[in-house]
Amino acid sequence: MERREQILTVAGYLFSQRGYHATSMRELAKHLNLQGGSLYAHITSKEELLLEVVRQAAERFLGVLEGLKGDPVSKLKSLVRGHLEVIAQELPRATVFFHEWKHLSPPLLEEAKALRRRYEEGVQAVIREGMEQGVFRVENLRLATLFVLSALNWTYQWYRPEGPLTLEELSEAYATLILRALGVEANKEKGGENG
Amino acid sequence: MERREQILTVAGYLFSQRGYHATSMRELAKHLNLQGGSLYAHITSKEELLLEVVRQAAERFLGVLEGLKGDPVSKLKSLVRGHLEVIAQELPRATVFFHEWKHLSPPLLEEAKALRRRYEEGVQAVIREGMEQGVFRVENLRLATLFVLSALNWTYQWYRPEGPLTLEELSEAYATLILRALGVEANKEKGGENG
DNA sequence: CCTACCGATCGGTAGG
DNA sequence: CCTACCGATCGGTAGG
Repeated sequence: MERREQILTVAGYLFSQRGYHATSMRELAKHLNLQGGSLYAHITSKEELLLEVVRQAAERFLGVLEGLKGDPVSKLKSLVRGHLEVIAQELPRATVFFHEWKHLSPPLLEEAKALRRRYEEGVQAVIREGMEQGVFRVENLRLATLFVLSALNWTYQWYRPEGPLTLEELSEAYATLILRALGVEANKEKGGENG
Repeated sequence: MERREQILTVAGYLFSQRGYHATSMRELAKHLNLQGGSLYAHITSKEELLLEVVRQAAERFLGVLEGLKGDPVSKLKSLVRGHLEVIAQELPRATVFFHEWKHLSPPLLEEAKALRRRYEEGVQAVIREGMEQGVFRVENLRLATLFVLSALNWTYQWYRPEGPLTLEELSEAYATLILRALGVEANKEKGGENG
């Protein structure tokens, strides 16, 4: 069981780096000091590995949704922070979650899609609540959601926790940008001087 | 020369749909009613095909930067519109430009990276100009640029020109959201009633 | 542009 | 977890 976890971690890493199809099972085995065929004592197929990595990432992202509390502004701030935290802590899995899931074939593909949809709906629920309470000033809920998801989802492409930007700085700045886009003035909360 | 163009179009389509490594040359050939080996009368390698598709997409995106005129707000609106227009008109190539370029190996990879960097710098230049003129109220130029690029770059994942949203509607709404994020009030220009 | 082929590598299995 | 192997398929080439 522990060995399987190792395999999943390395698989997530390789899939995120080279892509699912460009990663061979022998390559994966080599990273684990195994022979190619030996992997199949622990797993049943390459595709199962991919789905499992997607599941692990989804669990983290969906966990973010569960931790949201308070008013819509607080929820959105926590959402931004949580999303970026998952990316910082689980970059390979997050990358697979956003990119490589497409290479699953129909039966498994549906599960991956459903997991992604659940996350997107969670984000949409936060924005809807803000709209209904008149806190967010947006005309089109679906479009606003896609905008926020776009801003968040692309971050795994460029954010590196070891880079110049700390997680705190990035979360703060990103939340401000997103809240402004949603029509919330920055200094309604704790203040902040800009302009 | 015309045949080569056909090959590039179909290759872009297949690479965007299944991914570079999951697309075989025989599959590509079949879509063109050719035998696998016959492709090599027109091209030299699979990787060259990928780079060429990336180049074609880059040409379109860089073309958007050249058409920008007027004040920073106008430039940003044109940029958003242009970016989304390329996606609407060239979805397969745009997808390859954003996704599949990573599978190029070092010598060609550098060219792809340079093309992407040029586009990102063009976007950054617009935001810098707006900052310097005091039109955009943002604290961190690089971060604001990454935010805008994130919002734009992810759109190819979900926007479909045949969907419920016209290009005009999407461009308008997206420009408003982005400008607000950058601290520009929506009704400084032609007006617009929300809230 | 086709036929026929190359060596290499693929995911996965049998049997231990 | 290893050795040895399976059939299938890969990108690419020779020769016409």
